[in-house]
Amino acid sequence: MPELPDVEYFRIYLDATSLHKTIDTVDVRAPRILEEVTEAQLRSVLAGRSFQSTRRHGKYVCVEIDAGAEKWLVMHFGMTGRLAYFKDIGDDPKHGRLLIGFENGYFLAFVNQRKFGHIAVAGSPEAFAEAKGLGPDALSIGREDFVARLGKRRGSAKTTLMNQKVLAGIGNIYADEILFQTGVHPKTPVNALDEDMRERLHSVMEDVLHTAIAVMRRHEDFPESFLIPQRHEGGVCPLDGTPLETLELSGRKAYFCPEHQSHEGT
DNA sequence: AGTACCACCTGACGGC
DNA sequence: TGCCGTCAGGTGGTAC
Repeated sequence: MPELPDVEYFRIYLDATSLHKTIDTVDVRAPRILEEVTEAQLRSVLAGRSFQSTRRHGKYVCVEIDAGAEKWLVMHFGMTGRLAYFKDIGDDPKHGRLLIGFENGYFLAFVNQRKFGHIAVAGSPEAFAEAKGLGPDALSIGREDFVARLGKRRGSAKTTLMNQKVLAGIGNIYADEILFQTGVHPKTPVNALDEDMRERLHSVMEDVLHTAIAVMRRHEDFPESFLIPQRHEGGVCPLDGTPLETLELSGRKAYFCPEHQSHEGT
């Protein structure tokens, strides 16, 4: 699930549930999700502290632990995941991999069925993004920077949009949506797109991400003009009902409209 | 630089 | 009902 809009929703959810509450307990149920931090270290970083604020960079949620302490909890959800805030420990969600207990008796769970997610501790969101080599966040990057970062890349439009080192936050679903709305075929090499088309990609990307955040990732709530509700076997182009086609790019499935997404991207 | 392929995990779903 | 292959919105490493 989690691409930028989903992760933004998790961030807002954490803000609404878990700020400014003293942390009592830290229960790591799947140690393999911890990245370069031990369970004991995580516990000592969190116990007795409280979450102060949140940030998001691409698909990562960063949570500030105490003000000005230069300690941030960083979460990535992999392909499956969410946060769950609940009161009774008997109601703990299935696949809760990290449970943080607060003094008010409530818990925040990092839910991650496939364990592809990660939990890390960093000095700051910027330091973490730098260490990971992440590009700028897809919702923060300006038009000129976006156009410049696409540069003269020869890779396909889709894999480039999904490359977290180019820009952070776009995954398989939203890459398909952005390319559909700009009329660009997923395999079009980036260096075949003229400047106008790159600028359009940027503005469509912003619109798509903002819309997705607004509908809180419920596919059925997307506008009918979007590809996403049709992104399944038998789906058709929302413009004129042309059956969608699929292709594989590095093992990821791309859905696209053969009528409205030309190779040239013009 | 770009792409393909595998690995990491778990569960849902369709076919037989 | 049960088994099996396939697929799922991510990322990192390797090999070419």
